[in-house]
Amino acid sequence: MITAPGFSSTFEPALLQEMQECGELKHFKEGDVIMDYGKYIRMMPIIVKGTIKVLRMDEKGKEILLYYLSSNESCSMAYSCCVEAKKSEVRAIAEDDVDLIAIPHNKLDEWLCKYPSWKNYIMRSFNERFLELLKSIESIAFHKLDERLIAYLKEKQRLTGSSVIKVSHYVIADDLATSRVVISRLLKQLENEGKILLYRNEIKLLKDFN
Amino acid sequence: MITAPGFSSTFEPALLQEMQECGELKHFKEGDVIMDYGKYIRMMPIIVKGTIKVLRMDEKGKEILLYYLSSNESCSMAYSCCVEAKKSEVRAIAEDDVDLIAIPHNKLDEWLCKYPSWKNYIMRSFNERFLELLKSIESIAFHKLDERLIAYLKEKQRLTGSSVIKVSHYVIADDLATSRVVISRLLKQLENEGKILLYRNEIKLLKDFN
DNA sequence: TTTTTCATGTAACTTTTGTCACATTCAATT
DNA sequence: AATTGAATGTGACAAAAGTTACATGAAAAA
Repeated sequence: MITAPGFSSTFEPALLQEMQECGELKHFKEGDVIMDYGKYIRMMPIIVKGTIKVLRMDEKGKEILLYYLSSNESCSMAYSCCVEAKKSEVRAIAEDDVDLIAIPHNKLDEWLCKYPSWKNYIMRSFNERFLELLKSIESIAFHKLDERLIAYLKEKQRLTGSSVIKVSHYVIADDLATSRVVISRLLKQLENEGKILLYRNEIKLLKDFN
Repeated sequence: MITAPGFSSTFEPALLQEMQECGELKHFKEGDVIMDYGKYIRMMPIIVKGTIKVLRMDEKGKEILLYYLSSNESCSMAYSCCVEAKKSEVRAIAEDDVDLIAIPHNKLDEWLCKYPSWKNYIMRSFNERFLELLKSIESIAFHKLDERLIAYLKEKQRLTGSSVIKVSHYVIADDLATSRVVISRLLKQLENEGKILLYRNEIKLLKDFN
């Protein structure tokens, strides 16, 4: 039974019915790779529970965080890849435990004409993902690392709903496409300013942080 | 009469017919603003001739180049904005003289179901634009300014089909979101390496450049 | 407990990028 | 021809980010 929050207000009843019939409910554990570079994508995922991290790698193997996907969202790049039968240009990793509905690619087209709510959902997704990428570009192009780091921590806070961020400096460095030493340095600076507290694999955001 | 190269192989005859009837042929001169921040978009442009430059601005007014659109291409962000009745998040400027067909927003949806070639075109556009944005992110995140500058000049060369680039250092600096002095410095370096020649408002790419 | 592995701290240094100030040069206008 | 304004050149310096090397500490494994 599909029971994502907001699903019934997003999709019309007949479509929900079809999604139950054709969609495959899948489960991923923290760290599982859901999509990977060069792999064909035959299903479009709609997230029911949990958070997915979407990454892009350069030639030398450095990876940068593009955006997160959470409840009720889906990856537009997966959609156009499915329809076009293209290989994935991104990697998607389960940030925590993830439940998703995988929609087979042959249904994507069909529903587009059949269900207005589906078409709206897809268009909204495209738009949201474009905006995420624009945000990402803005962040890298216009903001210095200290600001990007703060934005990164706030995003984590928003996604988890907690002021205690469980992540190593090394992972942050990867996500922001910089080096661990630089992140440690900036974090220490934030700690000295009384905005955060640092522990092993853990960063606590204080009142002053926001 | 619509006569873009490749149009008849992209769209089915019946759709071409409808495009002629409903689409409005528009002309823009170099420098004209085709889309702008915060403006509603009611038509989706398909470029027949010329090149459009798509930009994104930050809060402080700094602008960065996202990508170029040329013959037979269209702006996916315009599409999803049209369908969703959203304001534009980007600025689009005619790089040279541009002819385009403006498709009214009410047709976009209709054709999606009616013409498979339209649906394919739209999906391909979405995918291409995503890839452009990914390329842009990669460029900013993983490459130093000298490499980005070289890529920028090569792209100009590709688009114009000429090794003589007509652009000021100031414009390049804007497009790459840096300062004019920095660009002048890097260009002078390339000139000293025998890869380019510098003139006023003009950069000549030499054999060694490629 | 001891060892090993991973995470973090930090100093010292380099490279890259950004900024300011001012000179020079080219081309259009008066 | 003289004036003006935009484009470019360049030195000097500051700030930001990247790199190397090594120390310390904390947790997991032997």
